[in-house]
Amino acid sequence: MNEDSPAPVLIELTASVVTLVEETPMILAISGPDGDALPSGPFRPRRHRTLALGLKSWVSEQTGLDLGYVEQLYTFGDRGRHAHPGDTDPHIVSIGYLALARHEDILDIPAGGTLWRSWYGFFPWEDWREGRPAILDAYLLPALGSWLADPSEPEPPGPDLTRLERFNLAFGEGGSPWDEDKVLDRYELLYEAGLVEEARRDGRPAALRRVSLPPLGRAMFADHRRVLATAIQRLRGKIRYRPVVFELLAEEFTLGRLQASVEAILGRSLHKQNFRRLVDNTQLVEATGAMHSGGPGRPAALFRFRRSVLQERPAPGLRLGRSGIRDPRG
Amino acid sequence: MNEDSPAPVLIELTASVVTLVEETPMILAISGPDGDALPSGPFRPRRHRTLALGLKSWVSEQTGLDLGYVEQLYTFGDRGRHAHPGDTDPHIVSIGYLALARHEDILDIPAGGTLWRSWYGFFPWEDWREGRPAILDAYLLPALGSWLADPSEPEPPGPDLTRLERFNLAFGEGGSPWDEDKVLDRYELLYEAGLVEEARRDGRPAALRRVSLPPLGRAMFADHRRVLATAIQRLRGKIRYRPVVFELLAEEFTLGRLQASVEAILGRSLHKQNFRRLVDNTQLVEATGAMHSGGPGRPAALFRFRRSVLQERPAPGLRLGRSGIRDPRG
DNA sequence: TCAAAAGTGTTATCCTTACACCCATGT
DNA sequence: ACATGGGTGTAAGGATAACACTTTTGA
Repeated sequence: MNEDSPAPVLIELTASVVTLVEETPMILAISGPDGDALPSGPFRPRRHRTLALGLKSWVSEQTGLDLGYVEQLYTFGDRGRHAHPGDTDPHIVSIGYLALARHEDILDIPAGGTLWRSWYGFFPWEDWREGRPAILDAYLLPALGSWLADPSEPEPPGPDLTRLERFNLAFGEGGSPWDEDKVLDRYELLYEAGLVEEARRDGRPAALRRVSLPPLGRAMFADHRRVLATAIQRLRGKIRYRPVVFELLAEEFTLGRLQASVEAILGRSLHKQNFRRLVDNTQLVEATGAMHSGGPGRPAALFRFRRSVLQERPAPGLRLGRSGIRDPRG
Repeated sequence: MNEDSPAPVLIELTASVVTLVEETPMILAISGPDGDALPSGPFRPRRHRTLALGLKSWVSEQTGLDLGYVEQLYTFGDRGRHAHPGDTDPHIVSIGYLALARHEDILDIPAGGTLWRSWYGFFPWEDWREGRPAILDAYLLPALGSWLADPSEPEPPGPDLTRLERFNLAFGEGGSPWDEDKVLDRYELLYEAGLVEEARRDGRPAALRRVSLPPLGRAMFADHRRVLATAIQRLRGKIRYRPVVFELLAEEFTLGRLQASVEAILGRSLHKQNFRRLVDNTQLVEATGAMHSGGPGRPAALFRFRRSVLQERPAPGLRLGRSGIRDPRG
């Protein structure tokens, strides 16, 4: 077969199905020998009318869950990131998706090796709700520092950012603020530096390491952790200009619950009073009149999503600034 | 061949290459019998190491242009939008890309059927710089109105938006403001309604039409106009939080030129004084000290992009509001 | 009575938007 | 002189972000 012939390409559809359980963003996973996998399967053009339908059908088949909100993320085509060791032929192109599900719609927890896992188990450095994660200074930044200092690593030519610049931007070093949105950038740097298990599995040279590292987050099958990083990044960005949080909440909710949900997704704590004012200004919700009691503390008014904001504002979301945390240690 | 077998899928890579000539956003096109085409070709996994490299190689081969900035947009997989009439087998999945090029880097205009065309030739309803485009009220909205009123058209089930809601959102009707970013939404509605030539060519039932329509914008080969709509949408959105305009400008430029470029992309006029203040606040540019004279009017100070904003702010773009034009006729 | 969560009020600051106006050049 | 684009100043309104503080429940 000549290299110009239209070689067969397999398209793999992979879903990051997100739900919220209390204050934890959860991911639908299928546990296996190579670590957890996301629900996924090849696109079958004869059977699946569209890519999204193909994805839904795989998720339904593998986990019993029927998806509502589904959004395409990105198509990854680089060789060598899809290592079932051995069969790199035919070439696999992988399309990642984000799906959102309401917890109470899926109480019938899926069976057969499927389970829900906190996404922060895969990305422990992304949860800043209790302050700066310890893993950053203890392991992650020192290890990346060695990689940056390694003169044998190649620098990109031309006007592209250097490794150091990319590192500073992604991890909020060198005067840059930590930007909670840059989830994929951080994961990709860790992969390039050979610091995540997937990189070793894909046969990349392990970075020189002066300290022995614990695993940096739970590894996943094939390129699934990359897809998940993309999903988190998209969700964190999108919450600012689209009312996506409400896809994860019950019909009625308290403002406290709404805030906790947003914090869970962003991985950062928000100022309570200002959050309420923000929600007020954006007119995203309306009071139902009912109250919620039962928990500790004062009963809270219940709210629902005001669907009509969609018609009123071009970008209806929670206009949160980015965290902009500058060197919170110094 | 059974429907569960991994049927061969061809991946088509398609590029929307944008440049600015004076105040016109231009698209690199290849003229052909079925209308203009974008540079494109199949992904050859044996030859192309990544999808983006495959794309660059096709563009270079077909137009002689070597791309710099390239960004993946979306992967389209629905059947029937890629009509080379007849050969719908093998199935084609199409990945769209946005590429940006500086005009002065490409003065050697490409040869062999390739040419630059204003993107507003393909989407005349998207240029609001001289006020509301006449084609909207003259043809486009009335025709969409008939389609909406047609009871034989199917409505989506469940919580999805109705056709009328989507129409209102996309075209700024029914109390919604016109949102310049919703370029793809508008094109897709026109396609669904059978009002663009591509829809007829793909064999969709022509919408009932009480008036005979002129062509609504220049049609393109296969699904290329959809890819282009996606590219414009992405660029209009991204200009707000990433310094992408500077990929289209010369090293040094006046503030007037910068404003005209942004206006060209957004398809909307901006307030001069406030634009300058905005640019000032964002600290995106710095004065070079040099002046530009020669044209009519007072000589202008020259500026350059301040590359270091990248390190300072998480989302360095021109924080323009959306137009939010409400019912500008009433 | 106390912890826990809900909810109100105030203030300084910044950004947005709008307005009016002056400046330097080529023709 | 005047048209053309460049450039400055001022002020109202709204959003942001930081305070401190009261209210209502369950245990």
